[in-house]
Amino acid sequence: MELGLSLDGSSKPISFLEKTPKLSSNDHLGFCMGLGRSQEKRDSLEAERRGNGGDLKRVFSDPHLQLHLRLPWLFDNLHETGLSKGRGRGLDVNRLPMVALAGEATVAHSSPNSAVSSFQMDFWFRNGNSRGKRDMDAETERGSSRASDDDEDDKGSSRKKLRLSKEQSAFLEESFKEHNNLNPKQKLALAKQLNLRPRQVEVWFQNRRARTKLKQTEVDCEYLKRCCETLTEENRRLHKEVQELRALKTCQPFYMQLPATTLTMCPSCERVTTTSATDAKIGI
DNA sequence: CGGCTGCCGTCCATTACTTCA
DNA sequence: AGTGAAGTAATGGACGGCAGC
Repeated sequence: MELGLSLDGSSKPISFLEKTPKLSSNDHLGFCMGLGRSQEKRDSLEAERRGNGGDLKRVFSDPHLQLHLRLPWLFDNLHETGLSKGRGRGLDVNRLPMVALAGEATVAHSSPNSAVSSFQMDFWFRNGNSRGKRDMDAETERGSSRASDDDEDDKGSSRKKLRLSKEQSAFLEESFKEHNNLNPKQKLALAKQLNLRPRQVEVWFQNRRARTKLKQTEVDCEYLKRCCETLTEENRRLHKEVQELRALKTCQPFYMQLPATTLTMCPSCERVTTTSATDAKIGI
């Protein structure tokens, strides 16, 4: 499966989308996306999208805003089902578009695999990793339960912990490398791309920040520990030196061994300088 | 202008669940 | 098969910033 999204290349790209994520070494799988609009342009685009009832075809036909997807059936359905219609129609942004699509997609496609499951199976299976099947099984269940989850948001039931697929995690990781905080638009975009709820993306970033912080704390702790050890060693060395000097002083009076030294302070710069007797003799 | 209130986003501690050894 | 540890998704509460009144 190849999913390529190219959205203009102008002024202020959203870098986390701009950067092609390395989801997998497998060629079958790949997102190629770039959002290059300025914030204002994106805002107006979003407004336009909402305003015209979310006509995806119109938006995507913008010469500067192109989405190349090898999922014609998917976007046909998106368009036909009016999924992209905005809040005016009461679309819950926390609801997965794909899930909303699922019911109708099964009508459109007689295959038992709805648009959702087909999309997701491709998404997991092509990576060929050992977790593929397990991921799919879990995800199939997730997909089927998600609709109800999203409808009622786990109302009454115990929370379900959903494991993100490798690809989803990798993509989120790539995004996190770009910025560890998301604005609402980025969150929505990511959620859409990864077929997750915005809340899940949000939570993932929260937890990721927490993990980063924890790791950084561990690193800092380790560094401070090393500093402490170094200073302790230095302290020990200096103590030893002082002891040796004291011992030397008691055996042989200091003034017999060393030239007389005076400390003087410069009144202007307040620097302390040492002047030994020998220096004085030679006129330094 | 300052105070109050509601909304929203983030952080943090914690829980609940999954995976693995 | 059972179990504990580790990892992590999800939750709930606290808090701060901001806009509207």
